[in-house]
Amino acid sequence: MAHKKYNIEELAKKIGVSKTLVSFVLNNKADKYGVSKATQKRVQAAIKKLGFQPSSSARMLRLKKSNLIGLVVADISNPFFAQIAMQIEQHADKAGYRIIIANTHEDPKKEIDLLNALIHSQGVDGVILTTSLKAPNSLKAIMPARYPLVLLDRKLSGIAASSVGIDNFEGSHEMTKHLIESGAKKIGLLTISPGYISPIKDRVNGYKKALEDAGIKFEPELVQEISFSQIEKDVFEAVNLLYGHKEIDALFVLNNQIARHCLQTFEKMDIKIPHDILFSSFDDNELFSLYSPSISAVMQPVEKLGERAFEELARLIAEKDSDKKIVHDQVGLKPEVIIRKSSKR
Amino acid sequence: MAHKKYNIEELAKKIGVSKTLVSFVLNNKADKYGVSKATQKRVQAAIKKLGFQPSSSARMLRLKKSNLIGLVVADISNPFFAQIAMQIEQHADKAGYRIIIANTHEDPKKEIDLLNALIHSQGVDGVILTTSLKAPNSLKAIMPARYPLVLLDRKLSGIAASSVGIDNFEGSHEMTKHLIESGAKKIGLLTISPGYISPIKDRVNGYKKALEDAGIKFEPELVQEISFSQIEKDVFEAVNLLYGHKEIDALFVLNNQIARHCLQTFEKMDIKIPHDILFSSFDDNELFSLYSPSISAVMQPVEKLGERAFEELARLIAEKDSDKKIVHDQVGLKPEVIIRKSSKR
DNA sequence: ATTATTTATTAAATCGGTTTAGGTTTCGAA
DNA sequence: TTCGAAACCTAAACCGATTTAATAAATAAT
Repeated sequence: MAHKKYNIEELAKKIGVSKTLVSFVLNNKADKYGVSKATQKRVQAAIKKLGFQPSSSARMLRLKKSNLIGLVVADISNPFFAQIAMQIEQHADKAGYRIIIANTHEDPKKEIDLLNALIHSQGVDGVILTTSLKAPNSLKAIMPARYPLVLLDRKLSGIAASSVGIDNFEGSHEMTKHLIESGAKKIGLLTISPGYISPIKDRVNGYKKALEDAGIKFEPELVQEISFSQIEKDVFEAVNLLYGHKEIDALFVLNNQIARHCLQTFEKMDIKIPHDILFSSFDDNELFSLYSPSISAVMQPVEKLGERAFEELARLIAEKDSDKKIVHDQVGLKPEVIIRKSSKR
Repeated sequence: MAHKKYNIEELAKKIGVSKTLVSFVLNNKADKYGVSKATQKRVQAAIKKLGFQPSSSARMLRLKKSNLIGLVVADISNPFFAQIAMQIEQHADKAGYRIIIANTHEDPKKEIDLLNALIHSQGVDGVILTTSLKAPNSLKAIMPARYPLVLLDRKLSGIAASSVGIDNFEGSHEMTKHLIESGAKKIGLLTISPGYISPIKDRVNGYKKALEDAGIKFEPELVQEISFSQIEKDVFEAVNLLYGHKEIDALFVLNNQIARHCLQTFEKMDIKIPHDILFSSFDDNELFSLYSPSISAVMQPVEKLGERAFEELARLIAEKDSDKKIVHDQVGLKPEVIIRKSSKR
């Protein structure tokens, strides 16, 4: 049966000591304040026996420390974020932190409102954020000085924050290079709007650079921007245009979801497009490996991304209350370019 | 630039009223306590201008209400849970709640520890739980009376809680029936351990019932249990056994992950198994539709699951402090059985 | 024997809100 | 005028922890 819920005062009375003393024991300060070993034992025993759990709201209020971390992403149902979330939670749990999640749905206003509430009302000790902002102004307006912030996946310049992500330029550059080396001359590119977020910009630049390296002229019409809100329609139109009219011989799409819709479009159009062109995607999917022709992909190291993001945030939190100068790291992990050869080619 | 962070007292002083009055305005009790319209306006203006955010820890402490909900699942990176989490967050956000996520990794001890901390220390107002427990004892030991608890996906008898999930028996029964009607005589079944969780039991029972209905004798050797910890190895062995030795003509697997590993095993074995048997899975995947031969699946209505789970929890929270007798609903939504015919058959 | 010091413990202030009980003003009625 | 009732506002208690400052008892020093 469930215990009655004691607070520290009742607990202390039960043992016959002051709540101060219980608090000392609870926070491993018993020795520091010279509590006798015998009393410590007595208190420990009672805490254990009655299953006493100190109220975190009371501690938060007093200590101005919540042991809560905000994880603010566009959409937690996206497997990329879900996997990272799981890693972050795992590491945070070990360090005694809990995670509050929030979805922005790529809405900048919602993002700011959420951050404002998390930071100033909930009092989370730090935030890991995948921003959908274009400019840092509104963020800066709500960020306290020295506030621990880690930008995940997407960078934002002009704000005091660490960032953890992959080298998107590099990944895109390598993949494009691979396509070229495989014989592609006209490579279609499907990007996502908003196009201002840093990974997309970097990926587009990697693509351009690879073309340039190979002496292939960049053709703007081969780049099509897909809008999140009408992904299905946009992909259908873009695929038709690129394959039907522009006669591309390779297609590189800049994210998971677009890749999926492309495959579905191929299926729907019932044409053997995938057998005729090289198809590659940013973000891998376990099921990609089973396709024929196989799909090459730039894979992000999600475990490491989550781990590094938490580590970095934990460091910023620890340094916040010291008088050290805060150093913000920009972590760029290496993506893995997975080349899959179709057995049917 | 960031504002100085005011508390209610400083805010009140700035305006020239008492903090009581600010609190009244803040909580829409100004009229109730007869605060003049003029003063209300003045206070509202100051709150807005200075961007005042009341400390949630202070409110929590005083009100014993956190506006926090615990979402405790086995693994948030599992797309099934991630999608539900996103739905829950969306509805919770509208209602002014935040979500704390925690992963149990199917570990019953971890589950109890987490729940204990969330309920008694963090003070979450309610919990949505996917339990990995076999028996309710340890849960009952930590649950306060009338505590708002919603069991998601997996039921647990003997505990005062609502549950939200699908009718697993029905889904499994229908899918098995479909396989039989498509001509299958020997249907292999891959289940997951631990096999005591309710959806798995129900699905196995649905399978058995469909066989019985069709007058097919149930053969225990056709049912293989896959262990989470060695999923790859187990699936490989099971597929070899069932297809190689038992000569099954259809395979029904009871979850997403197992389905994926099956497909990978088929690929690895480089045999055309999928073309020769009927393959079906519990839980759908967008990419399944693109396979040939196509994969049939029992799809769970994740949006509705998330919505109903939150609704139900919100109801329990609201009724907790009333003197109503608490009624626990057992919600069983209808799964959708998606039959895909392979064009190659 | 008395004072100084150490050892062990606790009362009370504090964090920032909400709420209760009470205190002023103002105004109309007696 | 003077009393009573609205109308409007506020002091102070409270929630449950942590921490500072103080006290009491035991021991050591003079």
